[in-house]
Amino acid sequence: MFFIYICKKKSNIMRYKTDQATEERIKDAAGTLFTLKGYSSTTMRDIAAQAEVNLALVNYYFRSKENIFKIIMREKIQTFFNSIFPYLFDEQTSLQEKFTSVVEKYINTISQDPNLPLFVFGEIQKNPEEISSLFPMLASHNDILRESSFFKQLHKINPHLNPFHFILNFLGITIFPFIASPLLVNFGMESSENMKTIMEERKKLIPQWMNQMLLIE
Amino acid sequence: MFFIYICKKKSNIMRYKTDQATEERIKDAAGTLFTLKGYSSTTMRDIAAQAEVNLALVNYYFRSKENIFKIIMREKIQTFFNSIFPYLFDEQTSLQEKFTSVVEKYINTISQDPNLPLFVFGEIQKNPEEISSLFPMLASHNDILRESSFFKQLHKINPHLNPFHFILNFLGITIFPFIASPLLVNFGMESSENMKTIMEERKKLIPQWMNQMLLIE
DNA sequence: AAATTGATTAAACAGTTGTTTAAAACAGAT
DNA sequence: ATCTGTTTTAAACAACTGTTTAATCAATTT
Repeated sequence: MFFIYICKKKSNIMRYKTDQATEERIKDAAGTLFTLKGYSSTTMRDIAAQAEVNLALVNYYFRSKENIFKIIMREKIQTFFNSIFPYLFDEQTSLQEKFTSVVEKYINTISQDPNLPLFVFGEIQKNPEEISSLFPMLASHNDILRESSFFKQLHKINPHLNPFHFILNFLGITIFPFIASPLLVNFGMESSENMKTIMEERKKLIPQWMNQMLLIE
Repeated sequence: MFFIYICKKKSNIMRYKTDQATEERIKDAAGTLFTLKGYSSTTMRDIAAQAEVNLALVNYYFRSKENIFKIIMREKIQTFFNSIFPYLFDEQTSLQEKFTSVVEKYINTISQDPNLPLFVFGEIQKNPEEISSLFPMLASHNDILRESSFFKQLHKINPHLNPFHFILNFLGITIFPFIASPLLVNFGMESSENMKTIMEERKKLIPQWMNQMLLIE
């Protein structure tokens, strides 16, 4: 009986044309606006307008603003970390290979959503405890990063220096350009077209720079 | 007559006890809240409460929310750029000296207001054209950075590579740690106390890393 | 054809927002 | 003491916020 009810419900979901988009359109709209303007600057009416649906539908599909934000936040953070985590923990690859593959992957991922870093770090700052709840495995006492292959390899190559330094360097020279790009355009760098070629060049350069930096001390 | 009026007014401003603080307290409160939570998440009532003044006084002294934000934004951006610009344009100093003094200055400045970078870059992203109006000398066609001593020195040492790369690297490894610090705490780095010692170490390390990076190609 | 069910709509809701108002409190000058 | 100009206050405002409601629409099932 219960199973039948489930089936019926499922088939009901399918049977209406329902554009099939509606829910997805709302999520896309919300994602775009949240990453662009942040949580508070984005209103439910903004989202509805951007998705070209009635205001009430946003609540109909996602219950509340906080809820739709959490869903999107979770996805964004997931893509942000998933695009590099597997590489960092791979015990089979050398430090070299990690640099090149992570840089390649990261620049590709963020290029498709350039506002992602600023959004992620901004929201983490505004709500530091939330990320712990979204990623319980990252809880501070677990210090998962410290046990990664990446971390150990860094430590082995340069035992005198805290590996966090190199992680900061690596993320800094990789991610920061995206964060600073609107500023650099004002500083004489032309168009986002140019930014793209710069980031392509950096794919090859960053691993080399990282190697050079590892030589210190 | 007019002059007398001015004097009278001026003396009137002085003669009341007026706490002398009130206006400053409001500005401080607004600055704290804006950098912490951003423009939209900060309400006029928040500011009044934080400054411990009546709500209407915020409008009395600063006319509007947008206005008080502009004033604070202008000051923040000014401290953000003023703390390094003079060094970059100094024709007397070597590249070495520039690295060390800018890193020292920058880390000191930002340490006193760790949320500054995220705030500045976040607001620039949300309102890219405003920074041009706040800093007309930075208009893209002027490309002031390109004519800096820093830029020329970078170009001289490594003519094959766009100096923007090194500027991105330099700012990245210097500023990014502040942006990422709330995240790193979640990743096993302990307390802001630890973050401080890390940044102290970086004062000496960053110039060395920069030198190493300049060797590529 | 009638009933069912999910999708969509316009309208309203209570609470919050930035801002204004008009009166009061205050400190010094007359 | 009265007057003058500044600062502070409580209350109100209109607009906007997230959310809910009840009605309507449209497609499928009975």
